[in-house]
Amino acid sequence: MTGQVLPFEQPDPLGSVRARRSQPPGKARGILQRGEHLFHAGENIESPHLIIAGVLKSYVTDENGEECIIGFHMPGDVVGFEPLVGRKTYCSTMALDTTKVLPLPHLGSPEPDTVNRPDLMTEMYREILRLVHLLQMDRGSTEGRVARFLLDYSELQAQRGCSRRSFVLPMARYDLARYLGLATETVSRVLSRFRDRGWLSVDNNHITIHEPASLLGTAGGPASGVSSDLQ
Amino acid sequence: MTGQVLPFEQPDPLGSVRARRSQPPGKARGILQRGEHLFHAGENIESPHLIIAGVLKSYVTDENGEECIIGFHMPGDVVGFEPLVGRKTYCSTMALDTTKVLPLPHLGSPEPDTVNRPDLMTEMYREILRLVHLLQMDRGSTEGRVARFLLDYSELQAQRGCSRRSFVLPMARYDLARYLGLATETVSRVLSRFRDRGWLSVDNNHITIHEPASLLGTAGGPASGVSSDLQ
DNA sequence: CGACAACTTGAAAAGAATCAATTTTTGTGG
DNA sequence: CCACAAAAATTGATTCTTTTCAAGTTGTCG
Repeated sequence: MTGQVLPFEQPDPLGSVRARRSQPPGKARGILQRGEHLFHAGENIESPHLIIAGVLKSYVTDENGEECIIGFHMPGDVVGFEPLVGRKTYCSTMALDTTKVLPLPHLGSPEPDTVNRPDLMTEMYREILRLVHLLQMDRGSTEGRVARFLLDYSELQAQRGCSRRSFVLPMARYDLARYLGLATETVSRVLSRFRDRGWLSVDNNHITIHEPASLLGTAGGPASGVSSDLQ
Repeated sequence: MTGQVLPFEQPDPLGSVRARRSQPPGKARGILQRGEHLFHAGENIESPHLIIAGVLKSYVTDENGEECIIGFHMPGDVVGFEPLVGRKTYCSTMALDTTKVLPLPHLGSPEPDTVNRPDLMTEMYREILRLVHLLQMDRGSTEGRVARFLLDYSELQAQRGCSRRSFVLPMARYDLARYLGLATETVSRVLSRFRDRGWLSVDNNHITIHEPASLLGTAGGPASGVSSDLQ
């Protein structure tokens, strides 16, 4: 368990960044390149991971081989709760960009490193809220889903001190579609429609919002109690 | 067990719920009648509750006043994790039938009453699995969703020692529709279609499955890793 | 028995997926 | 740095599914 066998699942109980290892693969240092997996579904993972930088997506694969994306994860999020309950992961988690993660100690540590240890139960609860929010989004209209997603993302950016109006989406249209339960063509069309109405500009993955109020109306009002609890 | 603590209406530390004082005596004993709420969204609840008997639904209400049902809860399930993380409930929970619940102690009890205290972290994780399963179901075809629901319910019945082939659905078509993200008419139609193909019989809420294999095919194969983890 | 609610069924309309073709972007090697 | 190939994104036309609207029918409970 605590043996140092596997590269990237290394528990690293103290959370000490063993970054100084000059091993070529960044995986051992908690660095993932775009397209690399942090977890594969069904895997036995060593510990939950806190995301330090970058973005990841979590997904399960349906019977047609299509991804059902259940979440995008940003810095501050925790992924991989399974060690807390003695389970294998139910989903795969892949970096959408160069990403840095930190394995979290999770078994009764005598000296809690409070700074780097978010309350894991609270994190699990946030995961529930996230899923409920997604579920609710899934029930709305197509335009509503896209609008809601953009507004949520915009809000996240703002919370990170970035612009609420102008940002770059880290995921491809395919990912967005798989997250929102739509066809990629539909996502593309809705974005074009929003653009044609003057609500936003689209330059590949760079979005600039011009009329948040219109998006808000389409999304069905301000973020619900569920989503506002997200942060 | 730990009978000292109180039924969730008793406390009312903020005086918010004082209104319904001399209400049904059953509620104070953890008994809910059909249509009664265990929680209301936004409420500060005292403790998680273990369901002893009956069925409940949890839902959030969207901007159109429609329910988005996020779960049906059966005996053995735990609802109301918010006290563990110091939050208010994000959803409402209503009994679909006469239901008995047991408030669970959740703050560091020195002498854990192990028998009646399921591991709450595990319960929260199960909630996550449930939601992911629902999300995945939401992405499938209409017939697939209904078929999957029936098979899941059938399996639950079997686990409780009841017939896997013949059972009574405790929820109305409306609830089913709100759970599956469909119009009630569509649920009705799909059931009729299944009946016409000879896959099952429908007598109001009494379902008898004749061809589980056909339903399985429509549902897109056996329950995924996610759902099979549910129990 | 009667009134109301729940459920079923039908026809029409709306919406998104699919199929198909371009266009744009990205990545690679010369 | 450019050219080319491959991948991603956009757009259009069509088809298919589900919702919506509108009756009916059945069931429940006083």
